Amino acid sequence: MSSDPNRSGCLVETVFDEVADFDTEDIFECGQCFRWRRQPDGSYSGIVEGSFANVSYVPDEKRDNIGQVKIWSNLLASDEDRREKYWRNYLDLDRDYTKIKRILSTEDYIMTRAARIGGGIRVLNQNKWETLISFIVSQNNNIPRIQGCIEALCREHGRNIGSLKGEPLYSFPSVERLSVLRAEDLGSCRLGYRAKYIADTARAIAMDGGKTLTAAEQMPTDELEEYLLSLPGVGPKVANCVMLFSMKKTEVFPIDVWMRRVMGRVYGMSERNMSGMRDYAARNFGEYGGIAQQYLFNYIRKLKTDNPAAYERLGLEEDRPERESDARTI
DNA sequence: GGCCAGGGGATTA
DNA sequence: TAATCCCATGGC
Repeated sequence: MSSDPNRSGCLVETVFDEVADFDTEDIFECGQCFRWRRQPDGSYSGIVEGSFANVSYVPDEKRDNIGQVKIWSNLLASDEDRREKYWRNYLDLDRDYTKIKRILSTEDYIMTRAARIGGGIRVLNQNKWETLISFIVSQNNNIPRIQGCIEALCREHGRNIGSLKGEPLYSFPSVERLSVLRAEDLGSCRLGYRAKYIADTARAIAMDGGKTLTAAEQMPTDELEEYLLSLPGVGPKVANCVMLFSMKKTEVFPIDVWMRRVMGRVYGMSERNMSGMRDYAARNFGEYGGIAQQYLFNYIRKLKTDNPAAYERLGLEEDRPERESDARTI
């Protein structure tokens, strides 16, 4: 046990050794979560299940792509077994990403590059309710503003769970709380037309008693998707993100503006041909469609900011290696 | 299936 | 100052 006055409450350390394919920036900045913030030391702090947490990664100096994951949190502070199990699942540590990257990169030079650039991405297993509401907020919206809306939701309707460096911390609001609100009550969160979706979806989840969310992992993907699509403000994109980022449905392939650009430029598809993109993903990425999507999403966004010229060349003849196998040395 | 409003704010022209 | 863009959906 250790107590740090700069952090919230009594924090406990959880350590995982020998972790490969792990990078905090790749994980927390790839758009799958909205409440983690980079700290000056490169670690990330956030609120998980109503508890403060800080995650850092210490690379092994002698070995490539191996390191130690360290978590400081007061979540499940008194139960080491459950705590370790929780974080192992949350950070998806039991999945072999080295193997997945190898499978995905075969005969696909863009995926090879993407998996190299975002090699430390792990698909988190987040709280289902929070992920559902967060991705309704995300629709037709940009990441900084999504984060602002979610923080406002937590500030106005979550629980105060202490403070960090003088800043109060808040849990994500419960189903019970949001389900009794009307769209007008969410005005201060600047959700725009999404406020009504959130109030109505919260009511629908409360009516269901959260039963479907609880059973989600055990449900067939099709059946689960059908339920999610029945919720107000949830279309195919939001449903797929919720299934991927909180329900272990790694085969789903969320298609957004950026994915359409990738599929258009690299795989030569019409940017309107959504079903064609889904078919392509199912055929070529199979059970890892969602992980492939994360590599591609991360890659194209990074490329556009870091190397606009390369972004413009993407998919053109001059951009392609002469043989697919050459891609592996890029 | 195509079209377009829904909010709001940041960025670009 | 105006136009455009943003991890879309719902309704027509």
